[in-house]
Amino acid sequence: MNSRTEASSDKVYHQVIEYIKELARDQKISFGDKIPSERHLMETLGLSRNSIREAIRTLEHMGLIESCHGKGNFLVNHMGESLSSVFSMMLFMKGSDYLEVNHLRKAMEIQAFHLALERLSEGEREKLMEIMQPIRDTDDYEAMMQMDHNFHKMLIECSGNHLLGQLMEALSQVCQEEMQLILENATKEYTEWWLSIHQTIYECLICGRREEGLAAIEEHYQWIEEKLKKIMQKSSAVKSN
Amino acid sequence: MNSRTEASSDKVYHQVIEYIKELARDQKISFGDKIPSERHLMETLGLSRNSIREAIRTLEHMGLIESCHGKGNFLVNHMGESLSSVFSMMLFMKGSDYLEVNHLRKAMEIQAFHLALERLSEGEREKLMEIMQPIRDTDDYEAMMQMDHNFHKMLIECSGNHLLGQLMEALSQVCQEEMQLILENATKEYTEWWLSIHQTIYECLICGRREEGLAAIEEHYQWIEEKLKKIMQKSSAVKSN
DNA sequence: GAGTGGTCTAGACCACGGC
DNA sequence: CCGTGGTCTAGACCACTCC
Repeated sequence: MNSRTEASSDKVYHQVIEYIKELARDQKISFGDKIPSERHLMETLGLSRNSIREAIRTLEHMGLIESCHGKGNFLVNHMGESLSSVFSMMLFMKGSDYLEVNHLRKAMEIQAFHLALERLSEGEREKLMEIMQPIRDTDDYEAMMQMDHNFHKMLIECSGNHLLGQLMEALSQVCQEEMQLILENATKEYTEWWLSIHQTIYECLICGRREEGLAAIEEHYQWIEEKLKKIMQKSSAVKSN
Repeated sequence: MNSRTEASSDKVYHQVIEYIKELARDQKISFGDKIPSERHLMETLGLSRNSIREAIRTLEHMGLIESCHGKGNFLVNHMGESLSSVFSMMLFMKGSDYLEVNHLRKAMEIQAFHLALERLSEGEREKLMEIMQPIRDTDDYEAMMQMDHNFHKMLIECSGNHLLGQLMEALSQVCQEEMQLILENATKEYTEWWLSIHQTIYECLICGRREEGLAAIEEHYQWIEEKLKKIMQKSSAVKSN
């Protein structure tokens, strides 16, 4: 009854993880489905509820499971959110900063632009156009942030690379507050410039003007970098007071 | 005694997480230090050992804590490994593939190259040189992989961007097996070409030849991409048999 | 041997969701 | 009302580390 004696590899809850992964691999359950209840897994695997729950906590943080109180545990695909929790922890522990995030985002967006140029479909063209329309009529910063987010997300989607998509989504979440700081203090002048940059990127993508598009992306992130530096100066000045 | 009544935000183990983060933020403990034992945390926070352990499991998978049997739980900085577990899960669940990983790695390495060009220090120059020396005398693929890994890691380090470093490390771990498949089947001819590419990247970095270096990186990843495609064809052929 | 993590026991009560 | 997750109780034994 006690499976400690036949422990496969260190911690017992790995058994649970393997079991769930097995179920998933063999298509016995797929995304959105409920996995067996905790009390059920106890019996099936001959483990205590504690161990089951520790395993589920682990899987939850890998983005594979979502616990719903009163309903059950469900197989999901939230790995993006899982990434963002790690990133925000890195930032919290000063293992990185927003400038570094910005560099990474630029790198990914450039790559996405290259990929998108090579495989942009008609449907994506139209979707991009839809997204660009409201951008032009935007003036309050909240709407601006939303539009900006949609635009960049769509650009990444056009690359067809899901990994880039998930990563970028995670990074966006992590630096949402910083972006807000930047945009809410932007003057009207900046706002217009900001919009025009997006317009340029959009047109270049549609028309296949590679170099010009890359330059616009570069300029976009360069601008953010400068703003970030100002914010960081301010906050360090506050600290030293 | 029972703190369920004053639950701050959903799950109780968030209290533990906040508590540990607080300790870390206030410099009461720093990386490498032992955190209070589980039985101790029980009393301090008025929670059961189950909840404490679930919290620790979560923090462990965020890369902030490492559990050592018989010694204690320690504050560490393993967020890179935490990332890699999420990526490998993504690959396992077919949320991505090695081609996508390769694209991401290329994007990051290009960015790292740009950054490195602008801030390469004398110490880093020397370290790069040290790494390059054994590369030239390498012929068995295991050593080759090791050298390759060191070289790319060093390149990223030269960018000064820790985020890139951690991410790249995580991705390297994830696709180690694939790289092995690629390299162990490489012919002598390829091996020499492979080495020369690294040599080129190295020289361009040292001498500030930006365009040429980027082209070499591009070629490097292009080569990997082709090899990956071949491998994927093979494995899908095996499946259909 | 003392301290600590890993795991189990055999229950219990609460809160939530669905029928 | 029942099933389920969230949490607690009040212990227990094992394996490991360090002294």
